[in-house]
Amino acid sequence: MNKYDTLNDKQREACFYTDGPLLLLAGAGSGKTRVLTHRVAYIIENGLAKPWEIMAITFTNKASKEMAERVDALIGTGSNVFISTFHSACVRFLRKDIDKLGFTRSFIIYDSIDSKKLIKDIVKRNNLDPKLYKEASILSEINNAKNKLISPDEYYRLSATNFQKRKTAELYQEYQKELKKNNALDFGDLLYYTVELFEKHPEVVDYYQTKFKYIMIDEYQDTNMIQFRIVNLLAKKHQNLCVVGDDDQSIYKFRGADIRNILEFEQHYPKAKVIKLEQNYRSTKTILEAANAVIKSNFERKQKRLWTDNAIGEKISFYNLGNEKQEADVIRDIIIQNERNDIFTYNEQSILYRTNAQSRVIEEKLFASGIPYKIVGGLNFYQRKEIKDVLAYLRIINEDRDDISLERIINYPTRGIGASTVASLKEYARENEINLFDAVKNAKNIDSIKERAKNKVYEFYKLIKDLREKLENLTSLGDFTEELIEKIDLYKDLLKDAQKGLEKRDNVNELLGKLSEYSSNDENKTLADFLEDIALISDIDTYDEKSDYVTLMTLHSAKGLEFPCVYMPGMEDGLFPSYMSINEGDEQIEEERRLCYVGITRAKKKLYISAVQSRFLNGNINYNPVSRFVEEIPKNLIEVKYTRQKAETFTARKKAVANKPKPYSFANSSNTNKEKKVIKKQTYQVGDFVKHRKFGVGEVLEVKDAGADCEIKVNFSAKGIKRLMPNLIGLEKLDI
DNA sequence: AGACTGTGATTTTTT
DNA sequence: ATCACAGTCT
Repeated sequence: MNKYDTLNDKQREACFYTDGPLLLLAGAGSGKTRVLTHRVAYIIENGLAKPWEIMAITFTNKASKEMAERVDALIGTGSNVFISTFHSACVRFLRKDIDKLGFTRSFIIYDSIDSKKLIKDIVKRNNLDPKLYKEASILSEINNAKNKLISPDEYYRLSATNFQKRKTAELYQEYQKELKKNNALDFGDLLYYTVELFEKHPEVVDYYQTKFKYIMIDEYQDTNMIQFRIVNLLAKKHQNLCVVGDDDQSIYKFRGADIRNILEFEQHYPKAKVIKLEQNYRSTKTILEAANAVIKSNFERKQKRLWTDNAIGEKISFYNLGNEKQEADVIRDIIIQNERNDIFTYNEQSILYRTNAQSRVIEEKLFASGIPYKIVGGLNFYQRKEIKDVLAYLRIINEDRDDISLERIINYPTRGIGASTVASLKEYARENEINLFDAVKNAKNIDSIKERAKNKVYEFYKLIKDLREKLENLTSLGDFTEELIEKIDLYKDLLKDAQKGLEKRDNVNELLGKLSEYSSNDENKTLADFLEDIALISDIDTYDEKSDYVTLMTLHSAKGLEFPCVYMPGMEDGLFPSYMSINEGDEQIEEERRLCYVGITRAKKKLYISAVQSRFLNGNINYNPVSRFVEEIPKNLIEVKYTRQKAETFTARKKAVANKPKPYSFANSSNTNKEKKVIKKQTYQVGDFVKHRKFGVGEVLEVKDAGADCEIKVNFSAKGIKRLMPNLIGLEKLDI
């Protein structure tokens, strides 16, 4: 028995087909990662290629890491297979040869926040109306252009007819010029310049074409045009290109993903072998059937039908509730029930929603009940202001051409370098075509800056210089940054914010921890390495399935993951599918439907879906019908657990909401209810002491009697003031 | 410089 | 509802 025997026939066929292009249509949960890793192992073991002659592209850094681990596990040692995301791969190509394009190999990477700042600056500088030229839309326009390999000059040529387009073209030109001056690349540039490098320098692309005998691309349905181009260039010589994907899971069109890449693969590679993996190993029959039923309504797709040998499993539970708070209550209660009754641990349960905004209410409820949870997404850790500020210092210390970072910190925390001084510095830099840091260095020569300010600028310059020297003598990045933070007295500034100050400080501390860990893991890693590593990190990369918490994330982030138990709240037309897509026609709706398909197929054993009658969103109340996607699931697969009173008229509904929908209650459902009742007898008074399993001991400050769910406010000595629902969390009352 | 206030924009998903 | 930003006041 060898490792390949554990694969099914189709999987094995894909694994052993190593001669020429291969399109692997792998449905959700069909074991595509298994196939990919085994295929790599097979190629190596049979001497078809050395590990470093194989390139595998995954969608996230996390997937890369996982794949590398699994390959290593299969063939023994550290295998040196080139596994990375598109963006990281491009960074590696460019670090080696970007000097051929006029950049320095130590280029830095701008994230979208940096990019937007730069664009905003350029718009302002050109006296354009910021309302007409919003940085976000300009950036997305530029990114779209880059994804289509349209250069600034070409964009300019194409823009002749339209004044605003022409201005945008000029902004694009200036933006690229500015990036170059900063020795910086944005996300789009990483791909764009890679193509440019490959096309202008045949010897470079030839090197990689020869080197990579086998290329595998995961999540191929979400590649865009420029990625397609890179893949083609790399695979040209050996043609051993294996792409894996599922057209039904293409959900990144808004980012330029082109579903035609997978639908038309056979046209691009006429000799391509096509293998379909249709056996699902992940979900119950019920869940899979529901997913199939939903996706069936899409027209533009490859014909296939997933099946499974797994058990029928439980029905999908559907809750139709009054409002989003009740929805969050229900989800919280089920999570607790599942955990207490040893059905699912916390980390086996995940809440997947359409929009990040939905996480808020649910988070509040989970928090109040002391359920451990983690939210993936929203804003990335490294994009938080306080983190970006510290990073800006590190970036300037690392590379002083980084104007955007310099502007971030030149007067933060405030040090008497006011707006007019900064303006003078910037103007001087522009006139002399130098970087802002050089202007800082030469501040004494700038007449428009007052003497007092000049001194301040000099002090700042010296601060950076001192820190840079210090860095050379210090081994640990963590220690260094700690000293940096002390020197600029950052915490003092953070703690000025009464509400979020502590949280911000904690975040900065977390960053310090990451830095220490980073340099202690590998002493040779430099600050530059760290900055590069974090530049391409996404939130999902830090998701850790080992710790025991409930995970909350968007459906997009959930791609590639699986959970025994999945909750999909907010199944309402207008939210999911979003009203944006409803108005924009079938193509958009089909994309939303695929997203729904992705969500359903994340679940292994149990799926809970819910919709609400009225949802408070973006400042007003929305009344939406139950999502069409729910209607597409055959009724026999769904168990309606709770439903509102029969359908009301619109005005009646409005009235009902005005009178506040009564809180939900499951009169006869669960055994937690019994438990609840027992606990409910416990009453609390101001001044009582209580013990919480996570927060420790605290004093009750306030008791709010909200009917069945009494809510108390507790001051925990260790964790500060929290609001809790004592009936749900098994709070222990202490006799003191 | 920093705190405070009002206004207007945002509101789908993100490597 | 929430946030960012500009303008105003101390």
